[in-house]
Amino acid sequence: MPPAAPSDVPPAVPANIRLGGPADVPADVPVDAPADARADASPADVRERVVAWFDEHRRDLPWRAPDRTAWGVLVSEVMLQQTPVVRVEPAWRAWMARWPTPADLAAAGTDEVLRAWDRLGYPRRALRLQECARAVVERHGGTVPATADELLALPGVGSYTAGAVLSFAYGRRAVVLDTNVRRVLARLAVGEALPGPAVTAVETRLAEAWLPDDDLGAARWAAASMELGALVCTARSPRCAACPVEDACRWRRAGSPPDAHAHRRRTQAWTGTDRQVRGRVMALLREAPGPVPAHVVAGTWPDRVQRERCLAALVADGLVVEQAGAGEDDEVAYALPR
DNA sequence: AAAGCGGGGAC
DNA sequence: GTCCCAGCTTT
Repeated sequence: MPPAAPSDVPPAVPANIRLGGPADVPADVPVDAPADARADASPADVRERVVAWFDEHRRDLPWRAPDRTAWGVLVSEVMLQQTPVVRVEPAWRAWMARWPTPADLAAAGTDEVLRAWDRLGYPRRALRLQECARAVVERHGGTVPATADELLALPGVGSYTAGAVLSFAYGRRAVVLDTNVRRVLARLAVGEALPGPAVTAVETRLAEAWLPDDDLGAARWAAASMELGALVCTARSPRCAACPVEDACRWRRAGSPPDAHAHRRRTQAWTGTDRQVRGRVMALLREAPGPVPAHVVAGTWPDRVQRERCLAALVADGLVVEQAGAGEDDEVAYALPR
C-alpha cells in the first residue's frame, strides 16, 4: 500500500491519469471565464460534497441498519453480485430471518438453501455462500474475518466483496470497486462515459488514490460514491442535474462524449443457451418436493444433447444430484442436493 | 484476457 | 430486440 498522503492535498495518481487542472479545460470554456470556473475542485472537496449528498439521499437498506452484522453484510454482497438491489432486498430479509448466523446456514439443507435462493440467478453463488458459512464456522469460530487475506480465501469472495465487507461491516479503509464506483470514477476523474469491460490495474490505483486516508472517511466515501453511481451517475440516462459534483466532472466538462469502448462490449446471449436450459432445470427442481423422473426433466428442453450436457454440468457443479432407479421402472431421477 | 454463469426490468 | 445489474471462478 502506498504511503498515506495528507487529506488536504490531491492524492497521488498514476502518471497517465489526470484528475484535471487548467490544462484540461475543454475548448468550449471561454478563456476569459472566471478563474474558479476553470479550476478544478480538489479531490477532498469533491469527496466531501459526495458524502454530504449521501447523508441526505442514502437509501434505507436493511444491510445498512445500525444493528447489521458482518455476516449480514457478507450475505448481501454475495446476493448483490450481478443481481439488482430491488430484487435482493426481500430475499435478504427472508434469508436472514431464517439463517441469521453462519452456523445457521452451515447447518441448513442445501436443497432448502437453493430453494430460498429462488430466482436471484447464478445459483452457484448460493452453494458458495453455504460453503463460506461453513468455512467461517470452521476457520474463524463463526465470526466473519476482518482481514483482506482471510476474506479472499472464503468461497465466493473476490476483491470487490472483500473490500465491501472490510469497509461496510468493519469500517476499515479498503478499495471498493464495483460497477457503480467504476462508472463514477470513469466519468468524474477520467472523463469517459463508461468504464472498460474489466477492472484494470490503473483503475484500482485510481480508486486507491481517491480513497481518504482514515478508516471512517474511506468507508464513507466508498458507500457514498457507490450510492451516487446507483442513484445519480447511472449507466443510462444519468441525472447530472441532481449530481453534487457535476461542475467537477471531467466527462461533463468534455461535453458528455459517447462510450469510447462500446465496440469492445459483447452482450450476453440468452435464448437457447446452456444458461437458459440450466435455469429451467433448476426452476423445476426447486419447485418439486422431491426427486423428479428423467422423463419429466426432459420436458424442460427439447434438444436431448443440450439437455443432457447441461444436466451433467449441473451435477458436476454440485447443483443437482442424480438418483438411479428409485421407481418401479428403474428410471433415473434428479433432485437438489441435500 | 476471455468465457461461463440467471434472471428480470427498463428502454 | 438490447442493455444492465454492489462479480467470481476457471481456463
